[in-house]
Amino acid sequence: MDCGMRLLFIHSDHLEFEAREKAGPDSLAETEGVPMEGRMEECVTAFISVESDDEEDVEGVVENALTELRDVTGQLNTQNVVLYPYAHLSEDLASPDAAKQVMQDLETELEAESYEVLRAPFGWYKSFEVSCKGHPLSELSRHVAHHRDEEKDEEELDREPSDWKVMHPGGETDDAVTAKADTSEDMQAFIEDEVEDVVASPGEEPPHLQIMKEKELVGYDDLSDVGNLRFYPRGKLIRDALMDYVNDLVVDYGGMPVETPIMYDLGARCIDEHAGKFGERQYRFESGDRRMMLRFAACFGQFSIMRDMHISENDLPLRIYEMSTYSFRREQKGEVTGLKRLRAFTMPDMHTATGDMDQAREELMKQAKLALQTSEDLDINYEPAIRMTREFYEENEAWVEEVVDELGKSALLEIIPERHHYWSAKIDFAAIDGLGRPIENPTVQIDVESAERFDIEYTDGTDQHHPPILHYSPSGGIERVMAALLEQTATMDTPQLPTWLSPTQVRFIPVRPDQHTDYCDELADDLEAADIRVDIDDRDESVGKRIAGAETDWVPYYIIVGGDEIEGETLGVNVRADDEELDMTPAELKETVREDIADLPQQARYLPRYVSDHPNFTGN
RNA sequence: GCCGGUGUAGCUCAGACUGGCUAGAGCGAUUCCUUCGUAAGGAAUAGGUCGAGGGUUCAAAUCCCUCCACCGGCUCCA
Repeated sequence: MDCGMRLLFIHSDHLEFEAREKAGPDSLAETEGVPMEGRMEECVTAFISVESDDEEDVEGVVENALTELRDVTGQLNTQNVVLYPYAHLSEDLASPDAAKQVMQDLETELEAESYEVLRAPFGWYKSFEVSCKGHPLSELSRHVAHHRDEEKDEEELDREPSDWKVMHPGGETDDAVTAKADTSEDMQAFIEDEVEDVVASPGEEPPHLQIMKEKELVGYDDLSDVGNLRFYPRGKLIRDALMDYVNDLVVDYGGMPVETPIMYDLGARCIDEHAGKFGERQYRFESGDRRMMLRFAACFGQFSIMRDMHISENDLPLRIYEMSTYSFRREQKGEVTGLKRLRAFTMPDMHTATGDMDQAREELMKQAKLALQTSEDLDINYEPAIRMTREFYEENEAWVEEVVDELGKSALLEIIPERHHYWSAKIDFAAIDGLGRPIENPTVQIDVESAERFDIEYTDGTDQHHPPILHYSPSGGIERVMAALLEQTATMDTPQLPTWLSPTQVRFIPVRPDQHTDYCDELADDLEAADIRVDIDDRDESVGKRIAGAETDWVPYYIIVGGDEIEGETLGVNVRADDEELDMTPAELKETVREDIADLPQQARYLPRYVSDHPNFTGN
């Protein structure tokens, strides 16, 4: 959000004002210590509004405003300043008392620095005349946040750097940079990015951006906000298949699906406090006279369910799950890219209430292993990072070793000197994109604060307890999974998606559409009965051109069908994955495709059976 | 959010520095011809508020200002 004191500077030949009548109750208007009229020559006039959030730190905002004033007067080479309260600059005014205080403090401070100051009274309708010099710097506006810069620096300095290690299965542990050479290529890239602050392939655009456009998967929409995407049928199919996959996985594990609201009332203390931890990265809006926010994950709704439940010890671990379409994070504009970083995205989100830290650790381990299962099913390599406070690490070192053993691969350890988030330990998994940069996907964390904040309790029959709660996303955001999948294709000799995610799984190309399409239809009917997505390229184009089309559409299996096939027993099946043509009977083809899909979810086709009926969504 | 780059036909791009004929090309689309056996057959036609708004000028896609979007870097990623 765009908050904080607003300043409009006018470099003036002169400024003159006169108070006319009080702009509110008597108590509001300033009458002492300020002139009711005044004039100053050759000055900088500062029109000022103090914003409501400045009240949190009046001294801070005064200090920062002074910095701006020194800067501006320095540039304009003048020591004459008019301080002019100007409420109309504001979006959300501070209380009059706070505003008056700020104005008075500014005057005092400036005078102490031997400025000539003229201050106009607060709380009056005033007539004024200003003569702007009109040179390029004569009109300047500034926003001032209430956090003091030094304070911010101090806070950051206070945060001692993390300690980075790599732990191998078996428990061997080294400093991360030292261990780098002995790790996989992806882990090396991960360490360089996380620990050494190296930007991989600087200046390059991640390959998935082009692919998502070229393949008519996903696009931008000018009519929405930045980072809110639209999905064309092919992209929508991939997205839906991934969501089904994750839903099945989590429900099978024991997550109980729910659906909760996407907006929450900031008037509720628990919401306001929790939301406050995310600073300005929220969509906020007013609905009637309530201040609302859009959720950034499913935490609020699920915590709210848990709060209202009567949870018995026997219900634990209690796992509540939701595919949060959508979650919203108002990321800074410059941070939003493609499918990797969005303002509206879909996150599978499960919260698990556990009985105690022992059970929390046990669950964390299981859920982390389940996340690695997605790595296998989706064919995306993930590198794990275990992040925890020093305290947690020292108390649980043996357990951390056990986790790394269970995961069966080396993990990056981040040891954080002090807890400054709601979690004390978390594991996340990063895919490495085509440029060598991490995409953080699955994550599971132990939350040690929220149960108390949201008043979540379970009973052991006699006593009430606050459960440690795990936050879990088994796959990470669906869009990020798509990003990782597409990035992966960019490194392949024959770029392709897994069969179960291919919008078209089998394509028939009739040599002469007018003569051979009927037979293709028969073949297609048969495959469709086995839930395979088939289409027929019946366009009146050369065979060569339609083959090219099947290749650029990344169709895993395509078959030219002419007289030979109609008369013969077998089909010449082009298998893109192996880059070869195999003779198969229709039954063998069906079996081969079904084997690829195995028990992964399968949607029906989203585009018409005949390629001649496929509309162009983006013009490619 | 800050700094830099980019924005021209549905898509990919030329033209911009140095203002000046009717803003071009390839792909795609439409129509016609071709009836084709493993990566793009031929021809014709249509298609443009040159990102939006303002300004300078006799004249602006081209120069200036503001805004928007995309890309990169910073920051950020609970």
